[in-house]
Amino acid sequence: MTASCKATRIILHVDMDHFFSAIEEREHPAFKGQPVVVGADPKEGQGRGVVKTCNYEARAFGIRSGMSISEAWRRCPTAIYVRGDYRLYKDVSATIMRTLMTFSEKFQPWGLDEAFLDVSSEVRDYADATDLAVSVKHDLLWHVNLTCSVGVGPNKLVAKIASDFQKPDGLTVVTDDEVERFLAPLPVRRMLWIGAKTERKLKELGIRTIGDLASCDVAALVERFGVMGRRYHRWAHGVYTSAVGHRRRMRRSMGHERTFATDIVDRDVVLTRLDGLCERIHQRAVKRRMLFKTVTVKVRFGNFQTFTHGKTLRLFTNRLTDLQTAARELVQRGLKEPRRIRLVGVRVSNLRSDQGQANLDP
DNA sequence: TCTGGGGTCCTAGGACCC
DNA sequence: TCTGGGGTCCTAGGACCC
Repeated sequence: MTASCKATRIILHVDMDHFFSAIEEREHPAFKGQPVVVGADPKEGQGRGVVKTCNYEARAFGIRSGMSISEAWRRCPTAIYVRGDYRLYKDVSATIMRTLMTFSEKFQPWGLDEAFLDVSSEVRDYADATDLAVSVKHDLLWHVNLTCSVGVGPNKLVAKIASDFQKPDGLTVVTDDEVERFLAPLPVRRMLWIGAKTERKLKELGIRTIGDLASCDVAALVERFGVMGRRYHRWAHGVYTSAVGHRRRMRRSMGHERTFATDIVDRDVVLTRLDGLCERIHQRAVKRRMLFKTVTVKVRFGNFQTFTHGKTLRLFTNRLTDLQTAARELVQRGLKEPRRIRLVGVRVSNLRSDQGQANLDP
């Protein structure tokens, strides 16, 4: 037991297994063993939405989350398709988070079904941390009757990648000494913040694995990716300093968007939908006692071309008419000539708590 | 086979002020 | 009258997360 040993952190990342479909299986025992897909209505292969989650039986048919629901239907028309009960999912999530909080004060939710725990103060070493991870899995099974996969590592990045390493119902521990060896063979896509686009750009540079990224010249990465290049390089070596924190950061924006069941040409239909989206945002703003100053609309055309237009108002406001007037004005810019419209959305940002001083700010 | 909806952060150019 | 540079805000778009 040395001083340097005490200085290192030990982080857990907990990731519920195929969360939505697992809850559906739990609620409907008859679903067990059958492919279950949570997402949009497949409409016999004509549906427009996507798969949100599916269980492992559905994955055996090649179905993945994010896939279009009609593609999923084509791969497995006999699967059980459900729209999902998000109120229930949120309730289950709350129970999960309450359970996890009992293991450490340093706790950070990451979406509905994932969380980080900094257990450095709760355990002496990785062996202890492994025992604790087993207790976490046990407690979650007891409280919500669902399985999860846990990653244990010296920081959030490594813990997150580790939790993804063995699924479902997995437990992967990566100690400080093992970090670089663990990361090196993994494809860059496994890295947090490296998505499909960045993966493609890295491939053009001959970089496929995290090990390739780690051994790459930093200057070359900076030239290609700017400040992010330096970060990618550090992360590839397993260096990630972001702390586990549940600092309740002020919300930055609030919005709604809707894809039409079929593409729309009639602008009145679009404007009516826009008004409805504004009403929902307005209700949320009033309920949360928030004022906003910037309004942004989004329009996606039938060919998926998308534009956004925004404007910052003169005053902070939470009045519905201000929102609807601004949104209508902004959206008209994109509707000069008739085109097929797939989606319309509104978002407010530049938020401030109202604290009894509405419409005062210059 | 087309591609949801809720968000956050970053970049880059232009306007404007000192 | 011309010129530079730093800082901040606004806008549009892109990439990423679950």
